[in-house]
Amino acid sequence: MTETITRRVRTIADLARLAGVSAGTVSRALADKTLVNPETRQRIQSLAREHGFRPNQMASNLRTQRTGVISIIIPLGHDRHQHISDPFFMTMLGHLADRLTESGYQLMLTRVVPDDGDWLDRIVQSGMSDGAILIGQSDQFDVIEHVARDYRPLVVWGEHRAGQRQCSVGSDNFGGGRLAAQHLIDSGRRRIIFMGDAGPPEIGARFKGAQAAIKAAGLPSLPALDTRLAADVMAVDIARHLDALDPAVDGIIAASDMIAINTVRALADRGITVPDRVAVTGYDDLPLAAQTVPSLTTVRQDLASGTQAMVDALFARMRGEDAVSIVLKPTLVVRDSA
Amino acid sequence: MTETITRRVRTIADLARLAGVSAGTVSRALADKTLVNPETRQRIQSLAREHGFRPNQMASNLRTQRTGVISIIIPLGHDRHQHISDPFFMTMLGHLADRLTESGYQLMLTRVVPDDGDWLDRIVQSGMSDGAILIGQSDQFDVIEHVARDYRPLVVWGEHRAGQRQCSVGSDNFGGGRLAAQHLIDSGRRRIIFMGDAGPPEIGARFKGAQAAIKAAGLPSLPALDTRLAADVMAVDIARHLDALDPAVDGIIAASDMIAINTVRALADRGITVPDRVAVTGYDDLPLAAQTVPSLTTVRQDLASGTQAMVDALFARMRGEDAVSIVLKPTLVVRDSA
DNA sequence: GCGCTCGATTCAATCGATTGCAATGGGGCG
DNA sequence: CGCCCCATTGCAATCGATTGAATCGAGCGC
Repeated sequence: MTETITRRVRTIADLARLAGVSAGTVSRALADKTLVNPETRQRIQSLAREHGFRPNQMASNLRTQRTGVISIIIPLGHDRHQHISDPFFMTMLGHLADRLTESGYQLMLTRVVPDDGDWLDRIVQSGMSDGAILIGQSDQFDVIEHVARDYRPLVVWGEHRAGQRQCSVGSDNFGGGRLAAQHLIDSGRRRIIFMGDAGPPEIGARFKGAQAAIKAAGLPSLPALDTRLAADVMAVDIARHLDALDPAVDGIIAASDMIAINTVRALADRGITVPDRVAVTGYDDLPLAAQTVPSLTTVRQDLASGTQAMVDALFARMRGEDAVSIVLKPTLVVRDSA
Repeated sequence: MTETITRRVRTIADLARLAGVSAGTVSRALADKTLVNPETRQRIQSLAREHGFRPNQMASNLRTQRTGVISIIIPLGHDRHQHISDPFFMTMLGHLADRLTESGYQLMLTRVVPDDGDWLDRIVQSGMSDGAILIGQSDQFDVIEHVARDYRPLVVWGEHRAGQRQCSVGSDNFGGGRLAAQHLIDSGRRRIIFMGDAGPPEIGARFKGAQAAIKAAGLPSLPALDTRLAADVMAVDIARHLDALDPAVDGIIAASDMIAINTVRALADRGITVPDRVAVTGYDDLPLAAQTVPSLTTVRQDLASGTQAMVDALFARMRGEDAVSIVLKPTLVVRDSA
């Protein structure tokens, strides 16, 4: 009885033995280097295919000091209950995944609850990826700044601060907040509130922008009502706020589309019609925003071009070039809710 | 001028030199092995902290044959325009990310357009991950089955077929489809259609389940109207179907919540009220389903326990134990849309 | 016929951490 | 005082692919 089932071809050395050449030749053949004779190359390649051989990535990575992997990091600083399934993250992640896989990169997803000043170092220096993209600064601006100093292919989605060292891509949140407020003012709303936690830099800037417009219009000052971000508790927070709401309120600026959707839903539960009694604006313009009833009037951040910009910047930095931060211009998308 | 900035401590050997011990000792000290003297251990650990040293993951992986990474694979077979940002994927991914990171694993996200019978092999055998989870079978059941034969820590979300070798977790789609149909029938609907592409196994089973209930009730047979899955084109497909719709239709079974949401929206655009004129049911019970207006009556797949089951099964298989496939029982969640 | 060139292949070092086994040395015990 | 044991530490092989340098051999020109 012949041993027809050769012990699995696991390493390049196995394949080399089988082909009667050295490991080096096999390596070069599989990499399709012109250095090896075309016939040998073909022979080795088909032999590899035949045995379903794949060179061990880890060994290759170690030797070449390159992984073909980009880390996507979601820092959950200000709200550790925030779920990774937050639609904003997910939309962003979807875009990034599309762009990066097109360029032959894989993505490693990392969700961190920053507890020490060390979390970013740990990821970035582990050597498991060729670069990193942070989705949101959370409350970790300084930590990010510190890591960005030692330079590394690192791009951040978030708010831009003058003089920062980190390469950030984001939209003009102050301007966006003002857009939303101005729209409500222009459509005759007089008692306006802000729904969302103004703590994190991005949301804070939106709040300040809205505040500026309100002040300029001479309206009563803008209260901000905190909500947590996890889907389940957010609804609870919003309900609580609405129950205690001044009945004169006729306009709500939500810090995000998800908050807006939850708010519209909660208003409907209380028999308050949108936009007739109360107008609601969102922020982000997630795909979802157009699909709700009533559809959402919202401030659009162009995530498609935003993610493209992030990826471009990252690749530039990986090549050793420099890339400047980008601030995208938000636009108002008027639909039914305001 | 003294060279205060020591050339960066990059390798274990660098640190060993600094500490005046051998590389082996450093390795053991960092791994907190009791084999090394407690004092030495402490000294080396603080030295490492001080210099921000992290052992190279890749080298460690190569040596230990273990990566601490799980691949999450999204096969885009039947609809290559489907975006990774599909809310269902994203919800599932969010749950998986939470569970896996809790257990100390990272996740590698891979989105494949299966073009040959080789795509899964390539991922699984690259050695970049310790295990893999497929989200959906797409039209690749046979390929998956073939890979699962050579055994490997592999778990699939999807439809269960009798006698399959792959370890799958999913819900009873046939039963779920029947639930939805029965609910419409019970509430007096008589002309019912199915909105969605019945091609992929999971959706196909939902369709067949609905069909069975309709037939048992003696109603006219159930037409299925195809829609593509990418958010933008889906809306177009649905609009087209609705424009050509038999006005007698009073019930729509959507193949997913996203299709349902789009359908409700499109109906609203046409002045058709839900659920008064037409009742619409969804499928999945995404977090979103409760937040739309009208809120969605839908068939709930318990993704929380589903993902938990997948992770448990995967870990069992990684330990070399066996794990059986699981079929979850779907439940009907009645809200406003039907 | 001899040396030389050039294409093809092999050799061996390397990436950086891990780990079985050997070596060292100090203390305890007879 | 000598020997043995055990706690530490060092040594060197190993994981598997890559790549610069060395080698081999055939063909070619003079």
